[in-house]
Amino acid sequence: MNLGYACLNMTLAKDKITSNRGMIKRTFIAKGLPYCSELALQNARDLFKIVQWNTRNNIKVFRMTSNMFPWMSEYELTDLQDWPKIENILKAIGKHANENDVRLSFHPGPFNILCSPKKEVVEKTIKELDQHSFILDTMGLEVSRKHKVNIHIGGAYGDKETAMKRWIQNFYKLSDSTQKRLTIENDDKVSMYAVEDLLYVSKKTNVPIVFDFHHYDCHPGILTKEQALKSALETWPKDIVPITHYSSSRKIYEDSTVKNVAHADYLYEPIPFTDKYVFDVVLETKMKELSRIKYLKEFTLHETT
DNA sequence: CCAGGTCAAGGGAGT
DNA sequence: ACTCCCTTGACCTGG
Repeated sequence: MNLGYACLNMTLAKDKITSNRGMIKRTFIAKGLPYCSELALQNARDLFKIVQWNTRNNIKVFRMTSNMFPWMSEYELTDLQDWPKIENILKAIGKHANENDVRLSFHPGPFNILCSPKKEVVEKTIKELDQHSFILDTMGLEVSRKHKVNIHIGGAYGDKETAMKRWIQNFYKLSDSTQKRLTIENDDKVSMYAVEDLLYVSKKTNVPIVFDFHHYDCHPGILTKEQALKSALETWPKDIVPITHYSSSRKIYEDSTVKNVAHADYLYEPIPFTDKYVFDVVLETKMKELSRIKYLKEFTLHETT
């Protein structure tokens, strides 16, 4: 099992090394593409530093932030004036990832709703998802779930089956690369999608399921944890190690006043089933790579390379 | 420099 | 009807 983390490196962020530079709408309107380009260039340079830091620390799985290109649903990346420079950096990051067997992925935000009954929402979602896979393609990363773009179904509207049918229809409108990279994740709300729901979509489209342990605890559905994990893992292609998400409940371990779904700063239980099944893990803890270090100290873990 | 308010989008839950 | 939460904390303003 390879243990990774998401988006932000707390250690490097102290030295202002981050790929999360963004802007609010007002600034986007005022400053437009030139400023997007400037931020994206800095973000790309810093992403390279983060990925290199990860390699030095033997971290092979990393979720990149969608903030890397601010407002990217509003323009083409190739229209940025610094695109040639940015493209070179992305290619260098991809080369580094390939040479070091690093898995880079994305998790676009909750506004990406492929099953929305609203045409504009679906169109915007398609554009944004395709932008994500375009970045991965530019990096030269294998077009497969080795480097995934992960989303939730996005809405239930009180009728999951109809919503899932819409999702499946719209799935085929995505770019070829996005179709080959997309994965779906189980939800943390009882009205939303548990693993057994996602299996329906997965069977129709071959889209694999990312099993989120914390979301399962919030919304288990009808399957036991092992059944849910196992059936999610089985949706992945045989030649790709499945990815899962893991975090501890903030409510149980750190602050009883918050909601169930809140993520804790650190991890408080060993990740289960790692001896029985093969999968990688993206940690979704607030303290990012620091929680990984703490976890490895507290829970003995045999990492595969 | 820092604290506090604010911030893109959709949908669901809580009040 | 309104507010908060979630991908992700970061941006922006005023002191």
